[in-house]
Amino acid sequence: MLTIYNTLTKKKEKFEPINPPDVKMYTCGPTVYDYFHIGNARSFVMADMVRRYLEFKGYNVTFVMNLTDVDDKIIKKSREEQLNFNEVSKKYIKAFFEDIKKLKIKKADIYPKATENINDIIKMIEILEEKGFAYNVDGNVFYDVAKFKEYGKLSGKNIDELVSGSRIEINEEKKNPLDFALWKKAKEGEPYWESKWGKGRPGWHIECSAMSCKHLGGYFDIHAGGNDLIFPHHENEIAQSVAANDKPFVKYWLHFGFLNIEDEKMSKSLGNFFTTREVLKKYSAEAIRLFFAQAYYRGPLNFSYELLDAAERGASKLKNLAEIINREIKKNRTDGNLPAINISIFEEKFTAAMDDDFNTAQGVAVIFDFAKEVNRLIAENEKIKADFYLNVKNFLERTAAGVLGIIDFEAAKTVAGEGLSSDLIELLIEIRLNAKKNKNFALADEIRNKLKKLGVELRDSKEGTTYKMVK
RNA sequence: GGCGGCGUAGCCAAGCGGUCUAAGGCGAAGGUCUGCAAAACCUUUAUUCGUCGGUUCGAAUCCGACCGCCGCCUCCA
Repeated sequence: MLTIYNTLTKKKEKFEPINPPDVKMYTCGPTVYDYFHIGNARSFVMADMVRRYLEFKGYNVTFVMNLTDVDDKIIKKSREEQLNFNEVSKKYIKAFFEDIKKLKIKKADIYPKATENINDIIKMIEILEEKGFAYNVDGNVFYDVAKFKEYGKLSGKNIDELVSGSRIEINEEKKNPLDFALWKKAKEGEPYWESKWGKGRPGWHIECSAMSCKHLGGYFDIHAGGNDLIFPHHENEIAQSVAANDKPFVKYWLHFGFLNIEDEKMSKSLGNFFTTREVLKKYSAEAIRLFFAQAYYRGPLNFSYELLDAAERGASKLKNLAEIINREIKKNRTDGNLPAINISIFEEKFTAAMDDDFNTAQGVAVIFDFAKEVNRLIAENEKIKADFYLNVKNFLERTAAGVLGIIDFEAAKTVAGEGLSSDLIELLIEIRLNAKKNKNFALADEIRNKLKKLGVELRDSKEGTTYKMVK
């Protein structure tokens, strides 16, 4: 039984989809004004694991992630780069897709963009206005927070206290400092769309309400995002959606903890960030995902290259195993032993861990226990039938690869890269083997060392010599 | 000021009332295998969970106080 910690109720709750086996899930995506940093990546990766696990459980998941492609930061950037705002967003949308692909994040079913849903957004604001939840001040439309009784419920905030202790800028036009913009009047040189309130663009919060409603209906199962979105973004989404649709908005709210640097939140504004791009140049997707998966998604996690080094070493352990499995399956051996391994127990443990509010750290532990057991059996048995490896691979494919994405059997295929041919490598291995037989270890070592420099690592075993490509 | 979170081995990090003399990863030490490497395996590495009290037959887990750290309350994953 899957349980999920729900930010709304501050409790772990039994997961019961509104319309099983369908699960509708929405995650706040990037504002495409720059490359996203590795802290953003944590949210995207963890949302990906949640989604994959729901699919593993047999749910039919519809996963939607929005792209905020018009907003103040994009406009600012476009001025700096002297580009049209949509050239900026286009550039970073492209980069976003490149990066999440490298992170091996499964693509969402739909990536709605704010600029492509302006009509729906306007329609929703009109409804809010008709119902008295919104007011227009000279082309700026605000949400009237005081009209929504449950405002503050998600974030546990009290409206009166918010106002008194707040750092909110006083805006003369707003009735209440907490009121937020639904529609922003266009200033000179800003992008705009026509509306009954004049030329303008949507506020940030309304796009998520309008687009989630459009693609998932007004009430859906899971809404996820970073901790910092709880207030005001998600609070505002609730206010908008519930007021407009007259029904509850989201059943389970999921929030991801921050990635910190030296105990401080990684953020663009603090400048203490690493782009996912640069991290991906040094580390594999599996290592990055393992690093994230080893911690509870909700809590804070410190980032450093030292920690990623450790994760990379851990991931290579799984990668080595994947290589052996691939190789042995290729051999298709029908003689030898079929060592007993109780895969269903590991699967039960894995499922129990993940069922407990996506305890990926525990899930990872199960995978490493499993890998150790498999390695032990490989070491203990002279020859093992291919069936053993097929069973082992099947389990890892569904869990470590399919849910967590911390192992990749495709990438683990030892294929020679640029300027290297596998036939030539095999030839050198053969020559080296002869040298070894003749006790010419100097030559044998020379071949091994020189190949290493070319990125080919040789490994001797009782089964013969194998090679793997290393960075 | 209001609200929320965190403090577990050298490092990261699960566990959240008994199975905990506390997972897993990294690191370290020793060993097996090996011509040497690499990989892999085996053994060791927290009688203790920020501090001090309390509740309980029983606490890392619940309660209180205190210390330290962080986040949200303005854009932010």
